Amino acid sequence: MHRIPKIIRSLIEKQEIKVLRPAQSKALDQGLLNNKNLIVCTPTSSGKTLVAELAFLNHFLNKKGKSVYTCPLKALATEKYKEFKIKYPEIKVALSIGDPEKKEPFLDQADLIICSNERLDSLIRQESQWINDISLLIVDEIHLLNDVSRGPTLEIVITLLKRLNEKLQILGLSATIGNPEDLAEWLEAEVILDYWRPIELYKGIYLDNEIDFFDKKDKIKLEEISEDPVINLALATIKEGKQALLFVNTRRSAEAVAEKLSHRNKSEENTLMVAEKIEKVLMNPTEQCKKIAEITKRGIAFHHAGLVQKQKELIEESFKNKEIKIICATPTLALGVNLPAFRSIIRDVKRFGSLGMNYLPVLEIQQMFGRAGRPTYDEYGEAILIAKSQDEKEELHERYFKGKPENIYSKLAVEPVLRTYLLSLISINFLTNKEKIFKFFDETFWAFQFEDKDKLHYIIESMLELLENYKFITINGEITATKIGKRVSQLYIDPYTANFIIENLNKAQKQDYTDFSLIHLICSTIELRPLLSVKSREYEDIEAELLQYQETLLYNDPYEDEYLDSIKTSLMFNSWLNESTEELIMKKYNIPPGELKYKVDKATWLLYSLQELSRILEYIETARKSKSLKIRMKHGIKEELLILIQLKGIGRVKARKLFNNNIRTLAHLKIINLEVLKKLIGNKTAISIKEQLGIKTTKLEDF
DNA sequence: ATCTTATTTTGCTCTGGATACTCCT
DNA sequence: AGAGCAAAATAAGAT
Repeated sequence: MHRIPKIIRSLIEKQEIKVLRPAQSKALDQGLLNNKNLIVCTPTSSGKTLVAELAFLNHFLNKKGKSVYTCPLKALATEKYKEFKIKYPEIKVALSIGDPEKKEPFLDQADLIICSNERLDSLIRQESQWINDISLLIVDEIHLLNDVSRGPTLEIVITLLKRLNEKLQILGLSATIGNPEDLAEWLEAEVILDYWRPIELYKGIYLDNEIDFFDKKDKIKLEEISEDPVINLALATIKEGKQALLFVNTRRSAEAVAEKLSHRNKSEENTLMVAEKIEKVLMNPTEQCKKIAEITKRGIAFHHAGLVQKQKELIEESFKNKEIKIICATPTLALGVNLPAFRSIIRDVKRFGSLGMNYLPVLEIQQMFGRAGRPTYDEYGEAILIAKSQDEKEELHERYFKGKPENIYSKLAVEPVLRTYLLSLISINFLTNKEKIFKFFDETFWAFQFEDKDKLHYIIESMLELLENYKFITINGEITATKIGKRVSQLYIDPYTANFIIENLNKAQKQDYTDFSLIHLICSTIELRPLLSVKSREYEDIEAELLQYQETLLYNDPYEDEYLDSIKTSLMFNSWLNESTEELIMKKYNIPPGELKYKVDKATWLLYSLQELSRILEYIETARKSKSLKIRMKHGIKEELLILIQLKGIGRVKARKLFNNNIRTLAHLKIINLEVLKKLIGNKTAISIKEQLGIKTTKLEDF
């Protein structure tokens, strides 16, 4: 403790930190407070956060400049934001994630900015002035560099900020990976490796009603209540009065196991409240909502991306309160917010990918292991794999207990990302000629790892050519972005998609098209994938429906593999736009609530892009249509409700109710009797609406 | 022997997650 | 590849 400067110590005093954890101590040794770049590779909850805190406190107190804390998940960013804001009221903390409601406009005045990686990238693209004031960059989960779809963003952001600011200190926080030295060398950083955990973790393998901990701990014999090992393990855990997270590899499995388990769990649970809340998250509870609620009542839950955010939060909270005993989850829970359990049970170690079933990387399994052990509650945690045979047991032991985590490799050379970032860097006038471009990319992790710069330069050349063909940039000695190129970059869509959209918008000026044509257009972009898949027995229905639209489609390629899928997805959106109930859509198109929200979100964004691109191309009518569609998509309404939807507190349901009661204009709303309005849409909303329209209301309760 | 119900077999389907925008008519 | 589901086939039980 004494090694921390007094001025910083005074700020962290409240946390009652007595001793420094190994990683923290090592970080100080390696110059954490002396502007040294560091890569901290340690298990979860080993004190990485405090290392970050010390770093930004140091920058804050010594007025070095702004600190940025970037991480891969909005939920994570929000969690950290709340945490730091409470812990350090003297610091101006700001949260910037791509959520319009949570927008923090005063980033230039903040001392510490917490954001998602992509948001940081976007902020750079918006050419925010304060970017140059950043003196500390903390990158949480920096091993994400390895990710095909999201790694390159991070790589560019790091490379760029490093270039923009000579004195920038970089602190990378990582799970244990195979090649931290690589990463460190690239960033001119020191590696801090440590395996200390605040709580002991025993790793075992379950086979034939017995958990083997390989001499680290006595074997545990379980009585056979069920022939299904997972059920057996879970029930045993509940019997001991403990909790477990149970990882499987598909949503369907998560739900199936949870349901099976709920029938076997005899214990009484006080989860009625949560169950009800979970069920009522949506205005019209769906089958899935009812199912999860029913299961929750019996102290079990499932957790995957098909649930809406609110439901996930409720489940997590209830698990923390020890009401829910077992959560059956897809790998969502391995990453993300802090949710430890006594046991972490991993049923599936393989996952379906492009090459069939593949073993999960050691890195991911370790993340799941890391969820076991609740620091203040348990004395130790247990991570358990399930084997079906002696052979498999040995295989698992070899692979996941003895095996080292994989190396991480740059995925930058994937073309779609390369063209996106090339355009982005040109747009902000950071790279203005080929030499500069080459020089910049020579400093990336990709160039560092592969050293084959010629290959990289070759790919870049061809990408530049492509962007020039698209008319997003002009090359004549100097390379600059065109007006439309610049907007494409800010809209955050792939230049390929942008070009595809533009080509079809051009077409639209010469032929008839409908709203459905525009919907189908966005369903044909890569951004909206994966599409809904057409099942064999739906085949005929979809084809029949297609007939009615085919003539007016802008983009029509019946021979493409996913053609019918794109039609089905368009039909789903169409049904949403025509105010089908969520329940009906979910049933008809076999899509869970969380997924629907996610898809609608993406479609809204693409429609906005459509609107913007039409505007720049001066296709006034198309721009107008896109805008109207965008708003309709956001709320799931027909055109006639566009006026009513402007009001806060009015969604698709209430707007429809008003409309059907012949209240269709704001003027009408203004003069209508308050009591009548209250009956229609509820007390609070009615008052709020009157106020929004500038009419004072007097609440009876006030007297 | 015939019908009803329970259990097993067979065939077919489907497969994780999640970030980026929205200020100007 | 393999879990999950539903339809089909078979077995068991009732009258």
